[in-house]
Amino acid sequence: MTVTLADVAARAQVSPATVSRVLNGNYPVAASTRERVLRAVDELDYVLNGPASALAAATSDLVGILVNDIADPFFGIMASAIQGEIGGPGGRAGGERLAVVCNTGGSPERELTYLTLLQRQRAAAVVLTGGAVEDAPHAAAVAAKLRKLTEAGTRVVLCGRPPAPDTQAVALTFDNRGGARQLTEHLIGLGHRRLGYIAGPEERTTTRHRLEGHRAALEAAGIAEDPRWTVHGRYDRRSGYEATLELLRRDPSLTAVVAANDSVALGACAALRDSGLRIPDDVSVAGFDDLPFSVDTVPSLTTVRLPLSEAGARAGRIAMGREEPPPGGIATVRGELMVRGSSGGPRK
Amino acid sequence: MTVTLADVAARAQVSPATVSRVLNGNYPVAASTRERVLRAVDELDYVLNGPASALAAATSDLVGILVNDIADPFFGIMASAIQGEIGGPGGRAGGERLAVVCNTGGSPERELTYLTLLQRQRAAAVVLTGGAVEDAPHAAAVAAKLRKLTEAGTRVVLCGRPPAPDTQAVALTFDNRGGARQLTEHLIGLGHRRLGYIAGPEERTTTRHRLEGHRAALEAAGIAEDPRWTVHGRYDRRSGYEATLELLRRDPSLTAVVAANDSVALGACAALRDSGLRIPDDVSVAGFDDLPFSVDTVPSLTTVRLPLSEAGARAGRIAMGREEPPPGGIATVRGELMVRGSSGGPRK
DNA sequence: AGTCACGCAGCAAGCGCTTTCTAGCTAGGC
DNA sequence: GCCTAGCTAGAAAGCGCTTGCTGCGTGACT
Repeated sequence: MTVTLADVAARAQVSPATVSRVLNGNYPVAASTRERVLRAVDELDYVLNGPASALAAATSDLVGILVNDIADPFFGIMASAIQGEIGGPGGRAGGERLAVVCNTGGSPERELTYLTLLQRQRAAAVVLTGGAVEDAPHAAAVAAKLRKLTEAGTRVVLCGRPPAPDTQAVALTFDNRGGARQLTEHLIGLGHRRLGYIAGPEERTTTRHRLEGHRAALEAAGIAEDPRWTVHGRYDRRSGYEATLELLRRDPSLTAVVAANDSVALGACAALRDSGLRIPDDVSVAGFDDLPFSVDTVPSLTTVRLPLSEAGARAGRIAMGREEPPPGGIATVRGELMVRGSSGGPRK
Repeated sequence: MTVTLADVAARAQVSPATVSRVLNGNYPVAASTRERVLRAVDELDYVLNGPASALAAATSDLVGILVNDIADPFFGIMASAIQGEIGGPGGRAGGERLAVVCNTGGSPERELTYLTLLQRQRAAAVVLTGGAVEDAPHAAAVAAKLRKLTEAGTRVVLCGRPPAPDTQAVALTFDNRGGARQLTEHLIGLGHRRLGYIAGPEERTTTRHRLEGHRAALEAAGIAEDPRWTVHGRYDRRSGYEATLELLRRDPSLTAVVAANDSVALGACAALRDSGLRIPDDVSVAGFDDLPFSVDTVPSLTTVRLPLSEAGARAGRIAMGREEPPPGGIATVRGELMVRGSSGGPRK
């Protein structure tokens, strides 16, 4: 009922082996024969059986992209860039690969399960994006998985994620610490001395690094840290809104609020406005990532631009073996401070 | 070198058949045996070979989700909801399926190629999201593909996409026309008579339906349409910015700008502000979709809320055979008008 | 007691493709 | 003219898993 290689072979009056070779194009086949085969394929509307071919060839054309939250443009943009380089369909003909993005929802278990699923499919490559969870056992489990994957020939690339020790995985890491530090230094330079910080979920590397950068800047400026000034939340707008109200409750004299990312900053702005405070006249706000909407807020958001697309594209090329991995398998990608309207000198 | 079913069988002192049955859990196996097998699996760290199993069983656990632009939250949100219901990992144990999202970038060819790739993988289900391209040959090609897929046992669901005639595909369609009409009626009710419209790409169904709704409202109010009032662009902020400048150039007396979606509306707001116009005092702005950031703009955006998550979740359940398809295979999902700060009465 | 039914495990035949090895054929080289 | 080299095509052996069917042993029924 479904058309198989053999059917095509019969129709083209050749052996299945020949059809396979025509389709894979890695073995000399006479032009006339090839054409006959191709015609038969066309006439029969033949579609290669992926599993069968993956089984026989011991490799598949699947490439997995793991993201924490597919509804967040931060990941969407990276995924899009990665997928663009994977070739997916539309890339150079022939090397058609199925680039698939898997949404872990930030859950360690799902991350592991997806990795297993990908391993099961004998994926050609896997790209993990975004911060990792710092839980030691989980990190070890992931590292073990990654080792297995590379052993099995799957290329593994981390994009915007810290390196995985004892692993063959290539890592393109964002300089979250440096970016955060620069950002806070900017605010301090403006004259701020009481800065609230809305951090992400406690257990994520991204959260910790950004927070560390922030604190490093404070310390360098000789500003003593006040535990009331830091609140943890999720990486979304809602969380930013609530955290800001909390911050304001704890210390109404804050003159600046630094958010873990742009979405959170958006929520912070809303909370400030709802509290009757003007931005930046009463309170300055800063975000992180420089997502597309950040330039459109009113006032536009001071933030740190992360080259999401570029990093994703590079990760994609490395995953496809089309670009050399950086020396040592690790590269740091820096962010760029974008000073915009949401930050200004503190009110007197 | 890699562990196979046979290895596990040997270790557990049973036949490969038994191991397979334990793993698939669809055949009676004595508890003691099962446990022995499970232990062996664990000790050997065995991972099922997906392709082999798909080949033998003639089905795979892959579910494809096609989106036009993964970097756009509109699709991200739907994809996330769909994936949540697919179970992906984290769902009920056992039924682990690899939900993968494929980014077509709005390109008809890529859409087709992805469909072929999924067909090749013998996907268990496919969900297509977002508007379709109206090009007749392409539509026919897609319909043919979908027919092939369903024939091969793949469940096909359209989410936020018009029904595909002559197809077994279940369709959850957004009432773009109705929503757009309501939105424009709201503006007209406010007193607006000269409304600019920034439409999406010409060839997309979504674009056409929203535009039709808009025009229907105009007509119903007896407002003659002026061709200068409509500009086509892409579904992104940048495009909205440019289109608005164009609109203003063509007719500076416009009192309202209706955008194809929220991202476009954001760009429109920026353009208006940069042109020295106040929102909504000078010009009202409206969007469509009600993406998360739309409530955070200043002023917040009047728009039409589409239940992206709900629709996606439902599509996911239907794709998994966990919910009955709507009668006739077609359901219309309505939007809800969200009146917010960006719309007001026209200036005198 | 004999029989039937049932529960559980194994055998073996593929699933549709890739690929190694072999074989036929043509075309030069001495 | 015979031999070797160079191409191209076919035969066949799996890849690792699923599943229909067979077979054995125990408990229940007559």
